[in-house]
Amino acid sequence: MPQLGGGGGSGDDLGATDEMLAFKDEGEQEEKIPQGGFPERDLADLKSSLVNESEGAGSGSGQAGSGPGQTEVLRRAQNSQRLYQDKIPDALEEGLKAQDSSSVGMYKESVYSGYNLLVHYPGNGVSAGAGAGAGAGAGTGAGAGAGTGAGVVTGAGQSLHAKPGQPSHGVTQLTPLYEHFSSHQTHISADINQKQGVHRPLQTTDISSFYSLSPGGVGQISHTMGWASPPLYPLSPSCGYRQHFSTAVSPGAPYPRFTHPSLMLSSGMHTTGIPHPAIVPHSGKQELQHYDRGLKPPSETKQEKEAKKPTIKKPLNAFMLYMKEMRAKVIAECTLKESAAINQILGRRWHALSREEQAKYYELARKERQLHMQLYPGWSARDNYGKKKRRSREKHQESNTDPGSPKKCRARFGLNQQTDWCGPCRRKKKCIRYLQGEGEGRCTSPVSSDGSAIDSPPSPLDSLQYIRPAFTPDQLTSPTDFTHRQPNCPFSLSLHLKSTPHGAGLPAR
DNA sequence: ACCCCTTTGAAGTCA
DNA sequence: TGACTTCAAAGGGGT
Repeated sequence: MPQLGGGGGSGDDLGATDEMLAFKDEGEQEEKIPQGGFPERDLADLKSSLVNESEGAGSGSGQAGSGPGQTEVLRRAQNSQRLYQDKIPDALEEGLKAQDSSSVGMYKESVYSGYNLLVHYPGNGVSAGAGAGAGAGAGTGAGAGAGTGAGVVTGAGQSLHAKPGQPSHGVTQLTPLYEHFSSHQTHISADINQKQGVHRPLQTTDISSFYSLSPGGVGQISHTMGWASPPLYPLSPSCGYRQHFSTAVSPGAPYPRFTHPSLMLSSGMHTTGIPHPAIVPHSGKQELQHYDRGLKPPSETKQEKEAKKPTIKKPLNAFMLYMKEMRAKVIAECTLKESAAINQILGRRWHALSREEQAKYYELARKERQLHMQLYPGWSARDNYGKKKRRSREKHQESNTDPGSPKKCRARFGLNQQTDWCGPCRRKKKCIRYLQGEGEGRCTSPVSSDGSAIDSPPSPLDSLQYIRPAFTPDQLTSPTDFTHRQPNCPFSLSLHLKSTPHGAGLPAR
């Protein structure tokens, strides 16, 4: 996979090391091969081909709902860029209109509703316009404020939020970074697309040149930028981009539409003063109160200040983008509510996607990472280490001392830590029997419960039992059990079963 | 209020 | 360099 920056060591495997093995049974392979037309092969090679194919020949995945291929997408993207540039003189006026309309219709249900942007849809080739800043598109280093507030409506102006009838894998929802800034860096998108996935440092027109990253430049960034206007500011208590910005500041709130950027810095803003979806303050509520009362925060220690620095979130990876888009669909079609269960379904769906479909998300993720890199040159994922509370050390200690840990289990039975799993439960994570307190409370044998060899495919019932732990194997005597319990859910786990026709329970593709 | 669960992928640390 | 860890999102559920 031609990930930017060389990618991490684990990026060459479509399955995570912790992946539940039940999801790699034969049924899945049988399902995949005829669809994608590719056998299991070197995964790194496979991933490498993902982007290449997506960027090269127009794939037009041929799947229902996948829409035009990448070539069409590129063409539309270039068209919209041209159109966008042509529109710059009219940008201000049109931007205001677009902004208004977009805030009403296009974004009100989107998780990224606060971002009025020019968006390219890799899946359906639609470019939707809105009131986005235009400076970056102008390709001038000082353009950050110049053309702001300019909205350029291109393409079909398709609604951004997913609709029931929308193509399944059309990447129809906005992505936090790419979509947020795409209008400011159309040239970047074009650059990416034209380079066949080869990352090349952006030249004189990189985004950092549009947004002065020096603190002194904050005040120079025009507050007329449409996407930086107060309704877009994440001033709600959580102050994250998960919030609908339109609800963050009430009409009667004591904030002018264009608040001084310095007031925004600690609430979801980049150091440039630009609000950004990846920036989440630690205590938005508190900061909001400060703003509310017009008070200066009490003197703080350096540590406190450090702790209150807004958190710049990691850019979303391909799967996370996919989850964001598909979660609502799964929730709507199933009666499931638990995110963990939904994520399991989404994980399976992800593996069931064709390479072309996955490529869309890999490409989006790549752009997000690149944009993130441009916006926060000094940022490192390490910055957020430890911010998800303790856990890590405790888990680490546990894994070293807990005999029920899969690591220990595998070591005890001389199993391969990467390819073997933990005995009866076949998990690479903690032994589920241990969790359930069975027997000694840990795996006692590397042999599966039905006596089959340790490296045999996991039994479907194990999967079902795991997915729906409330059901005992006795209750789940049929692979259709799950489906019966979830009559509207097309994501039947019966896919785990060899005896089940491929794709049974899945929506038509 | 906080953490866990669960998924995959990217990027970090460590030996 | 490989193995391992952490964190991205989500929200119900448990403590």
